Amino acid sequence: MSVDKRLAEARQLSQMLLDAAELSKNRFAQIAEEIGVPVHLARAICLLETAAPMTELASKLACDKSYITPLADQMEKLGLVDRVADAKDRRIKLLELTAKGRLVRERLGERVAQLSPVMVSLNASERAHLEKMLMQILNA
Amino acid sequence: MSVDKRLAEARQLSQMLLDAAELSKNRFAQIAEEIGVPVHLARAICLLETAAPMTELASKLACDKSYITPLADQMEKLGLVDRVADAKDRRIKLLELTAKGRLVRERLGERVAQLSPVMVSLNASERAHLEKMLMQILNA
DNA sequence: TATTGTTATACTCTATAACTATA
DNA sequence: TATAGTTATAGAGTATAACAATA
Repeated sequence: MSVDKRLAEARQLSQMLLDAAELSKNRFAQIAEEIGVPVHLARAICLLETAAPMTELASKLACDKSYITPLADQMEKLGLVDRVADAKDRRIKLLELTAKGRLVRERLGERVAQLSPVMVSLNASERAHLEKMLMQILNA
Repeated sequence: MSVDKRLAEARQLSQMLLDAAELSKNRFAQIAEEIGVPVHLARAICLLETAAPMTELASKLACDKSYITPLADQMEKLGLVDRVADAKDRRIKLLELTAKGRLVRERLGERVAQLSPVMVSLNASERAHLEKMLMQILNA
């Protein structure tokens, strides 16, 4: 295949990948708004299935720990999480969802399962295919 | 399928989509750096196959026109584009790649064709599959 | 000495609004 | 009156560096 054709295909496919990812993000933002939670808090809440140190959350969100402090402040203010002292290491504060936080997390989960573009647009076997190919891309 | 399972699958697949898109972006950034062009300029240069009004570039980059002015300034300073007066409408400035700009664009193209994750990881039929599924997602 | 979380600050990216020159 | 591009300014999102408490 010519360089030009390969380039055109690489461009198009990469752009579609970017667009699909953005669609997915936008859908999540819509869901968060529908539920009434700022989207950056919603992402964090999804990751707090079990209580976790703030540093661990920073690592999962791929951000600096200094970003977690105000984020935790906001979640606390909204009554979504508590800062809980760790039993063994007194430096550590665990972020633990409150009852309200768990409820929000559950609702987010339900709506994501219903509305996520990959779930809406693809059947089970197509999803399996997609997963396989994304895996190949990510492991290259 | 249970809500929990659907949620887990939606999460995983969406995350993989996001990760693959990010990998693609990072690869492009690497290529731009290798060639010695700031990545935001590289994106613009790729879109300037033919000379285009600044507003048109803004539309393609999905940004405000006020963002294009400093971007064009930088490209001009590096000798990659010229601001050319439009023959018919004197309000319009066309951004046109210089010889140097065209060379940079060509090099970017070659490297993208070689290194883009979708090209590296998938063969032609897999890419066709991926394209079909991304299309379904984007048209939902 | 290294690590957790906090604070103050600064930086990057991008948009908004007001402006000018044309149309 | 509307549009192309420019300018000044402001905001969102995030990081860096220094710090206190604890390990």
